[in-house]
Amino acid sequence: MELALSLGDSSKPFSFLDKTPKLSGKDLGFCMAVGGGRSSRSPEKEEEPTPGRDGGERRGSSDPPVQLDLLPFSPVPRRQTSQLRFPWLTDNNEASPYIRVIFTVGTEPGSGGLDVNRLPVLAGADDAEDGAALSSPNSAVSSFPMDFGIGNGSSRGKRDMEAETERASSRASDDDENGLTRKKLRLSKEQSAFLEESFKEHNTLNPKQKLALAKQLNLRPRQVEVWFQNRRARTKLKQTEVDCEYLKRCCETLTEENRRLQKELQELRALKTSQPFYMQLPATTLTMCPSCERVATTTTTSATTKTVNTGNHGTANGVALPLNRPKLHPFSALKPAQGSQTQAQAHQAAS
DNA sequence: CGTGCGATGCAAGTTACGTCA
DNA sequence: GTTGACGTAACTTGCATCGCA
Repeated sequence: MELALSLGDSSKPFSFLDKTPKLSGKDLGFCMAVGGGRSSRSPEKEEEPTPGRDGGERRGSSDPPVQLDLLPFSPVPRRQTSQLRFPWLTDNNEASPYIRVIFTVGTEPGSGGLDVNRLPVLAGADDAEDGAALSSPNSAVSSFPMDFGIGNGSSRGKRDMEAETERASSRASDDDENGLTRKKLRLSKEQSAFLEESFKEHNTLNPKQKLALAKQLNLRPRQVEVWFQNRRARTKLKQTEVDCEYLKRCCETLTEENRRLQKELQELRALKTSQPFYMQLPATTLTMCPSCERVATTTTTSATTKTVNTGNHGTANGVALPLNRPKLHPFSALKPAQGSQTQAQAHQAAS
């Protein structure tokens, strides 16, 4: 398998890139072709070696590793993160990119100043690597002062260790920084719309797509990843609400139907007690499709069933609930029973 | 071949921030 | 200016899976 993915030219990883020229206008010059080998866990995942969080190729493949110049994860050593810890606490009067970020927190992107959701443009940093390293995953851009240059912990152990270190340093910094633990920054409308379009195409991302999106949106890959995770959660939540509502309606319908049937049963028992003769005649029932609420008239004998369906489509979930069965009139059921078509068959035929 | 381990991704749940009425 | 509700970005935890030694 070979996957070609590029940004900044006609062959784009996401078709919707064409729809958003202003976002895709950056000449990213990113192009790659990867050979796949291993079977993927998820059918949506690409069959390709993927860069690990530590920047190396993940899960060795028989194919030569793909060299990507796009946002390779280069975790910043801890000693470096500590150096970057409070960059605004510098003696240098010249504002650093971090200080500019701090000044523009909460401002509307594009309203002047630096977009807080975008990687700081560092002098001499001509690829996203530096920006990602300095800001990933918990950078001053989005999560200062708690997060600096962790560089996406490559394992749970590392993640835990780093998180604990961060918590510790964060607690320490809290004492010093009046509880500035983490800043949540809203994505711009353009970024959200872009991610939304991407989500419509595929609700999961392989690492390449994640990197491409991050590059495209000037976000950190971690932010893209989190956005997709949260988006999937929201989708599932909404679907759950819809399902719940549907089941609730079903429950109400069945409860009402049960009530009717109980009432009818009582009436039939009373009728049987008073006029046992009529009960030997074939019964006529009306069956209502729960979805279309059209009525099918059914004449029943001991062995056959004839149905005259006034509906025009199939039953919901293949089930026709008997509804509003009329009170039995002694002479209304005198029609001769014909045919052996079941209600379901009749309903289906009518559809 | 089976096993342990590390790496990775994701779901579920939680926390905390930004916005708005 | 304050407050509570709400949406959501970011985080934590647990689990499943994969590749490798």
